[in-house]
Amino acid sequence: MPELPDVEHFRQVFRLHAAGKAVAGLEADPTILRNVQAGALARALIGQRFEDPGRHGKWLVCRTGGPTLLLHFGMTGDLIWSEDEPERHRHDRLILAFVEGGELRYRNMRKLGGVWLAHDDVELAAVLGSLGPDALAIGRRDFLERLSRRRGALKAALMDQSFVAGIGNILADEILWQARLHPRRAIQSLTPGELAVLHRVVHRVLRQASEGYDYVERRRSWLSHVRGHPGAACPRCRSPLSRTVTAGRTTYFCPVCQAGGFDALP
DNA sequence: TCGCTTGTTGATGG
DNA sequence: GCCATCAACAAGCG
Repeated sequence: MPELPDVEHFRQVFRLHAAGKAVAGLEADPTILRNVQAGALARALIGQRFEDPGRHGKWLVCRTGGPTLLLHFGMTGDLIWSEDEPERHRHDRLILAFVEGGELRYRNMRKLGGVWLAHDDVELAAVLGSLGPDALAIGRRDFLERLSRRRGALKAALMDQSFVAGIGNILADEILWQARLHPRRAIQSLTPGELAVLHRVVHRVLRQASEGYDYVERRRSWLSHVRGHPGAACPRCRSPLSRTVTAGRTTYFCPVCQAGGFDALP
């Protein structure tokens, strides 16, 4: 699930149901807590009132007047409001109950990602400090300037959270497909025209994916909609998709639309 | 049993 | 120092 658009959805869930409310109780699976113990987390948050949540890349940043709760959703995380799903689930790892009623559930089957607590901006920076600018918020000039300082394969840079924060494996493939660029294309070989297209597509894909829930289902003309299905063809030209490994992750691309053969890395 | 999975980190090697 | 690859983390599915 969670790349930037999914965490943006979680932010809406949090803002709609938890913002402005005071924490009455807290239950935590200790194996999901990353820099705090369950007792300390409860002491820090009970009685606090959440502000409007923020998001940076794939992180949900939940400030109160005092400490800040940080959620990362790994590959299988979710955020559920109790009215939408009355029954608790076995993989609900953090439960926040509110004075006003209702509970918010952080669910995570595989325990990649987790829950952090920051007491102040110094601790916040210790958790989020290595992230690059948010991929939806970054401007064209900053994006191109940062990219120009990198070498190597384009897809690896897009997925590197210290370069820009928020793009994962699925959306990296989507962005490259929409921009018609080969995943292993050498960054330094990109023309000014291709760079302009790339930034525009990054922004457009993230914005459109964030416009509602489940873009994989919703955006039928996208690569993501067919990606990984057996025998899948390019939604544009109907060529069979290629499957490779780039930057350690399974990569789907169209060998015709994204030929970009010249200067592609081996 | 093996391989695979929308994420991140640390070790290792070129 | 930079970049690529791989293992590990963990749990479920086919």
